[in-house]
Amino acid sequence: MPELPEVEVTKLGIAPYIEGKTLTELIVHDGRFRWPVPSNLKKILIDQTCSAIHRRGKYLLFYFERGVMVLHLGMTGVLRIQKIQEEPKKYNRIEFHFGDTALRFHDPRKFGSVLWHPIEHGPIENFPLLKKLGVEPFENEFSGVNGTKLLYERSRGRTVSVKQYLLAGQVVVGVGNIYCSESLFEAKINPKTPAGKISKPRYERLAKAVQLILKKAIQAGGSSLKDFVHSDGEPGHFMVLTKVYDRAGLPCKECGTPIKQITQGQRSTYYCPQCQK
DNA sequence: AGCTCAACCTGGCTGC
DNA sequence: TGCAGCCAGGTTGAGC
Repeated sequence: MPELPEVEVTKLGIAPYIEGKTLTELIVHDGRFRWPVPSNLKKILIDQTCSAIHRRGKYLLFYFERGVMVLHLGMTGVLRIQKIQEEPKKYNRIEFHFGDTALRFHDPRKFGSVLWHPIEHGPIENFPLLKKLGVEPFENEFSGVNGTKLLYERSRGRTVSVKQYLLAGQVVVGVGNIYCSESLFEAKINPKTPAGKISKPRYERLAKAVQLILKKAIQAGGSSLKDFVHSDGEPGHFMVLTKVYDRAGLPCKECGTPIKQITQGQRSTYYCPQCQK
């Protein structure tokens, strides 16, 4: 579920409830995530005030006085704002109380993570997991000609498919498996094409497509924001209407050709063999 | 350095 | 109805 748009929408949804608030209690129901939740996290965070929540790629960064809590939603993670009186549900792995407001991290598959970066370790950019990330799709480094240049130059000599190249997030972050297929369809590029063989004009189309697809998804998520953060049932689906993703065998919405599904780098890719050359 | 692949974990769906 | 097998939004780390 969480690609960049979902993480961004989550950030926008929870920030008003958390920013400027002081953590009063932290309960770890099950801290066996991708990496174990630091055993002393409660001790570290209690009585600290969260000044801001930022997003870097698919990571959420909670800024506290003495450091930054780094949270990743993994495949199935969802954050919800609830009253502390509400009963925590199954798979609520960890909850942060800010007065009578609870921020609950729900994550069935435990691929998420919650880590701590103490201020003594320097700027958050030094955090190992963030260090190798590509640029933000909406920041200056990727806008205008910059995005095209980056995608083109960094791909020279690369033999991996453009699908895997984009998905890896080493050039631009935030494009997950769904929006990767969607962006390549938007740019009319065949996902199997080796990244190093794609011309500059085509990378220009791709850079624009990535921004468009992600922006649209954020807008779609934004509309269901309220439901999302207040829900204590299943999270609202942001899934925007996809043109190709999860549409194997169905007619392409532009030309009617059946959409193909293939596997690349252990992940499914969907594309239109007619529209994407 | 870049490529491929196993691994982390749980639930839901498909097909026998 | 039951159960085995496969698939799922992400990412690291090992081995070549």
